[in-house]
Amino acid sequence: MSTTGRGLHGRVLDSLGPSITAGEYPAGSVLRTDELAQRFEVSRSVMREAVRVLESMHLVESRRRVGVTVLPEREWNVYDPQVIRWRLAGCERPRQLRSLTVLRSAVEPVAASLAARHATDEQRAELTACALGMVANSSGHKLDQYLFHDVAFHRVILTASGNEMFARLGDVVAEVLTGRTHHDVMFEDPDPAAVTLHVRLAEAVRARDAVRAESLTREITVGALQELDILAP
Amino acid sequence: MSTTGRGLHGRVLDSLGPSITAGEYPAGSVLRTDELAQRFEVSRSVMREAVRVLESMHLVESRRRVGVTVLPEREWNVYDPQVIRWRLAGCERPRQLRSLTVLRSAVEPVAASLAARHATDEQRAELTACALGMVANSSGHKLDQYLFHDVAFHRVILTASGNEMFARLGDVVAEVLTGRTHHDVMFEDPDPAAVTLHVRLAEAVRARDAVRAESLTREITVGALQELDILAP
DNA sequence: GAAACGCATAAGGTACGACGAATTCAAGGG
DNA sequence: CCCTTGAATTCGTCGTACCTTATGCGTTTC
Repeated sequence: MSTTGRGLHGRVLDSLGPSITAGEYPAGSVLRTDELAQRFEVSRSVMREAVRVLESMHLVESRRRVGVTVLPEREWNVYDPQVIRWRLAGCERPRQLRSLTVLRSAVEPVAASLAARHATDEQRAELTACALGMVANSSGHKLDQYLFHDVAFHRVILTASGNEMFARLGDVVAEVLTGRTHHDVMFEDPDPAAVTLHVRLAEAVRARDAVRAESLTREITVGALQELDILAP
Repeated sequence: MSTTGRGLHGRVLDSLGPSITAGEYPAGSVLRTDELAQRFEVSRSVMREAVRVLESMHLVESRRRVGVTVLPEREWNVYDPQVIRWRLAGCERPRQLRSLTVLRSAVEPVAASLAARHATDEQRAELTACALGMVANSSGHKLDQYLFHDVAFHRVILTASGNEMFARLGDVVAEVLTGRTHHDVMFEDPDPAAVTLHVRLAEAVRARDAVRAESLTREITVGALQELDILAP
């Protein structure tokens, strides 16, 4: 599941990255490459490559005569899937989950609207197939199967929107949905109302009804927000 | 402006990154580290660091006995500001601008709604200040001044939403607005209707009217979509 | 005494060379 | 025809040496 094992520098990242995103090193903390190399028992070359990656994520900044400085949270590339995974794995998980769910609630309705207009016939068919899969696994402790189809459903919507930026959020949505099922409050069986909404959404996309697709998706995301107690007073 | 000059590996990236995002090397193309190092006249160490960064952006994949393989566009981290900048600088610019504008149209209304509820008093004040700045420079060939306030305006909205994911899109919006003004079709003076909308939006946020803020922002983003001939039939 | 200058030093930046490891591909044998 | 085996190739890792530069402090100067 994780990106681990892609070489020594990957191992270092899997250890150092989460430490930083977890706030273990406050913004402004200074690390030295040699010290880190020693700590992780790798050569300086490997450590430098790891630092370069962290730098490209704007988690740290490397400066001469100073060292590797941890950047403030506001600078981080919070859209980097790796960063998202690291934050979801740490104590920042609840906040990250909220941020991502709000993002979903903004993006998915528009994506659904676009999907209703631009989806291919195959995509429309796949969408209904996913909805059926959700229905079939909506009762009887088949959460994993349900989750699988749920993730696939939202992935199809985002991809079918025809917008590359939306499509790339498929992994994010997958993480959110997976996280919700496995770690957080998830009742024994999914909410029947949510299942129905997905079925109706698949129908709307099939019927090329953009406004209905958008509206239904909005209902779905509102449900997701409510689960996390993110309300609109 | 660019991230250039931060070492040799940065120079290499500034040259190689845009080449890849421009599609100069089709997906599946294989590059060899040594060859690249020779071409850019840098040591293998530097080249490896550059490749690591490209790898973290999912632009390429490095495998033993094979080389550095260019990944298909669908794998790229299109939310990486660096990647966005590279693509905006290349021939993919129009498509990138459309994708980003659609993203804006999805995110900003929700962000404005949240900003109306969660903004601090300082942020509300700054917002009206930006709107006034836009009005003051809305006529008489003062496009740069107008742009400055426009960017600041949208940045405040995104930041005031309280959502870190939204806040990080400030740079993206800045790029889009700047690009629109400098390179693309931009009439001598900004559309007066758009200016009015910004003023009313600032008022709505000031009045904590979330639904009106969302609605007004939707009008603004619809305008942005229309400018790029992205219609909703 | 304060400000400007300049040097020593500590950290990252770059280069090169050697070896190890893994994967692809082809040759050989069953 | 398939499986095994080995050789070639490319990245992966390491270590060392040297360069570059920014910081911090001591010195000089007004």
